[in-house]
Amino acid sequence: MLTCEESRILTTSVRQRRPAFDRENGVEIARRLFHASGYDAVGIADLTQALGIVPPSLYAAYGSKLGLFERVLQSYCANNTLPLEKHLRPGRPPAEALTELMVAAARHYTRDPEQLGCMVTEAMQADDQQARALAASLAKTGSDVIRSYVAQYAARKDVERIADYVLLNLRGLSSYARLGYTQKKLVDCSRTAGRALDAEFA
Amino acid sequence: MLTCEESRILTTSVRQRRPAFDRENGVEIARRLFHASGYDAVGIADLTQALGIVPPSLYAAYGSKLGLFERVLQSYCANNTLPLEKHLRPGRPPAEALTELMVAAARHYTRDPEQLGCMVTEAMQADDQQARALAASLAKTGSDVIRSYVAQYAARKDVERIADYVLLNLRGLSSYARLGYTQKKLVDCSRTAGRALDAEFA
DNA sequence: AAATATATATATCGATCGCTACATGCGTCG
DNA sequence: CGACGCATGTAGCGATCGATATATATATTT
Repeated sequence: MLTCEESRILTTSVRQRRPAFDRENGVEIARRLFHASGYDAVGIADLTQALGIVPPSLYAAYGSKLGLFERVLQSYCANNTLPLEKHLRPGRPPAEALTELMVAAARHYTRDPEQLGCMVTEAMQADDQQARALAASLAKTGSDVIRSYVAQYAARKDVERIADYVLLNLRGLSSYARLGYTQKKLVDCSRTAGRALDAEFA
Repeated sequence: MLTCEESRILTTSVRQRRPAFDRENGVEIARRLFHASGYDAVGIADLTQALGIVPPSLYAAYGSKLGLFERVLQSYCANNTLPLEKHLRPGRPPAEALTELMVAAARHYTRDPEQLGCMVTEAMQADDQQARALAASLAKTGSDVIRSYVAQYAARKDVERIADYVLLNLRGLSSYARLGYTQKKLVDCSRTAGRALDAEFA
């Protein structure tokens, strides 16, 4: 049984005056735009047109272009990043696991011709300084997972170098995916990159 | 002995009314700006301010922002690219030569904190479509040199894959240089990348 | 010296950037 | 009902984008 006060708070906080527009779906649509063209190249006009709203609605919902982009990045990380833990699960040869990770990245980055590469990785090279910072912060999470995985198998002095090598190749895969390289070429590159890991962990 | 007409053509084509401003030096200054910030992020105002001129002078001298950028890229390729032929000279183990090339790239890309990475490679990711096309055209020259070098040592079916792998790592080196990675880290990455080539050419 | 040609400087152009003040429509509440 | 609150639509903000029309200054040619 709710008190009168509790009931009032509940209804007012849950209630939606008007459906407005679907903000979650808006983030999804914006994600496609940002992924396809990058942060700088997508303007407010592009976003509002795609969302079927006018600028004030966008700013009321997300605060700013950067605010929307932050939500987009979070949504992307929650749903679209590589399942790092899946590929890097313990108990298998690390060179094999890391190679499989790079191959999976090659496939993932070329899955959809309009969503090429890794949005986080690419956003780290945006012209806008704040967008770069957002992306870098999110990218660090992934880098740390890879680094600490490598640390379980490699000598302390080699950890940083090997992790950097894998990350650099992932960066290259994302770039080349955006340049239009075929999935086959990128998978081949990933396998070739893996041969260095075979040598490292031999 | 020149005819009157020949003499006239000669003098009119050679003559310089006023020194105007030093266009070659202007290209040099613009090169630094474009290399530091990328094509999209450098505006006409930045350029004219750095050159100490006003917009009409810039347009009279170079035609357009893109025209100036084209001159900049050509100057860059003529003076600042890696000496591919030097590192890829014949008669040495190809894995060694290609590794040395990547190490040299790592050094070159981090030589000057304000000129990080490879300007051509980075320009291929510009938002402006025409700037991308210019850069891609120039980049192809370099790619072809590496590909045909690899073709001298690898089996036909492996050439494309190995060349792509090297190019992808060069792309990663340029990106990571721009992200602020230290020279040491990038050199380490290059050496690590070379281990895959050791295996390939073994 | 007069005429011509060139390069400069002044002062914008129209378009687009991210963003917002303001009025209106709509729904909820006293 | 009438007052209030919120999200919308209209219209436009100041700033910057790449690029220019126009006029002036300078230097060469006749």
